Amino acid sequence: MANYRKPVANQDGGQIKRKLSAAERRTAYIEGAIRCFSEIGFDASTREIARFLGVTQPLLYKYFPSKEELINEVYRHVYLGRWGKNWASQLHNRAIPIRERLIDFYIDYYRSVFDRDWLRIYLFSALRGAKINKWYVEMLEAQVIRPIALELKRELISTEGQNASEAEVEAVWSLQSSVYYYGVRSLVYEVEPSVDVATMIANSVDSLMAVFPNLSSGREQT
Amino acid sequence: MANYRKPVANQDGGQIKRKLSAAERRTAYIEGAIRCFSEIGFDASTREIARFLGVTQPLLYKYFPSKEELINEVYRHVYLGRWGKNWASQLHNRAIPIRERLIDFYIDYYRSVFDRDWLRIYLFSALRGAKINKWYVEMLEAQVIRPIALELKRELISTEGQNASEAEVEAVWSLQSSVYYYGVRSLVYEVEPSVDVATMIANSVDSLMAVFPNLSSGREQT
DNA sequence: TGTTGCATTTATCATACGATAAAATTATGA
DNA sequence: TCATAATTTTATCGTATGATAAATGCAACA
Repeated sequence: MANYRKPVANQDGGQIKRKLSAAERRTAYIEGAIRCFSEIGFDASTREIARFLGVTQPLLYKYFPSKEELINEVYRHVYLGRWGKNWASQLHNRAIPIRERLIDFYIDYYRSVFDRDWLRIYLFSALRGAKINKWYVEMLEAQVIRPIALELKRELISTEGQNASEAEVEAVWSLQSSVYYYGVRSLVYEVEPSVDVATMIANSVDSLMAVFPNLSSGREQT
Repeated sequence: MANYRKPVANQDGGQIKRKLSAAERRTAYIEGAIRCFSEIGFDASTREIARFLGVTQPLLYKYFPSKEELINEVYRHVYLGRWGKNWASQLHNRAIPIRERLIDFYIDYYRSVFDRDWLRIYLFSALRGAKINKWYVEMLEAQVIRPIALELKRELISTEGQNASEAEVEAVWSLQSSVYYYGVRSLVYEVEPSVDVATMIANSVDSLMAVFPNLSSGREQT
């Protein structure tokens, strides 16, 4: 960044360079805010955020009209910025056996999404009652949980074109829970689990696949 | 409470009555604080708590030396107040099959511990970095998770007197995760799962029992 | 070089917070 | 009934917060 070569064309290049730089600075402010909010919560003062960024507090108000808007930008970065674009196709790729597919996906998911900052922001926003949190859980069910349930049903029970029962969906939620809570214990509570994440995921997938065929028979919903 | 009969003995009875009443008031303050902290977080102001209790703010300082001490009392009430004293013996009662024992225990555990206030206080205190939270997770592992792993090992693999492997312990954590995250989704995120809690617990227990025998062979730890 | 427009800081405001002291109220016991 | 102690309220302090306006710094351009 130190020896970034200035564009030769002054008029357009200069203006674009300046504008981009301003946008990048704004992004840097958001990312600094993420780290502050992650540590302290959304009650982190604007002065603390500014001090962390090495600027003065009123400057933030030139980039964000209010603290609440800064928080909304943080939401967008955290929730939208880490979603894998090829997860959907990855989950449906029947060239790979379902067990391997699930293990690969959850290892990828865990590495992409879960870290201390993300989980803490996720928890803080949930406790603040942010609508985006409920939205995220619903998206997770629609984009990940239910597709997995369908793929399992097709591979293990070979009933094409049928919907997954609610008990089957809930069983996939159990897998999701295992991965999620493993992350929370390790990254938020800081009680290091004694089994590595890949082993935990493989065992949880096996556990799900072992119980899954028993869930299709019987009642749809109570 | 309106027609509570005063004790006849004035000297002792009167004093005891007054002391008890003061202690009860203090307890009522703690419980009101729990409801405030649960909604707002530990940044709920002492003025808000006092308003919720129908008293003035400085009065709280006659019962608690500081806000931090009030928070500590809240911790004690929340974390220690709901622990079932007979859970340990319940989990070891071999007169009942292990599957039924686990289902009964987790239904009992869910009903006793999980509600909106408890879970939110739990999450808020975890994010504040309260040591009591780490302590709770460690106690859970020692009092619940590891005993369950041992009972499962003895019943499913019939190897008496042997310790549970870390993979086995982690598998029980997966069961715990399913129950926990079910509660969080339902009570904190307010995304109602479509399967009732008893069914979810039964399926999760079956899932654990199905995978458990595969975990004993092989490596102890990686 | 001087001027124009943007970026940043200094100074400030109204409000809310945790906490304390003093006054006022209420209950207790002779 | 009255004095004494316990309980609750009013008044207040110093500090921290979100937000705004005015002043300063600074790079680009002629």
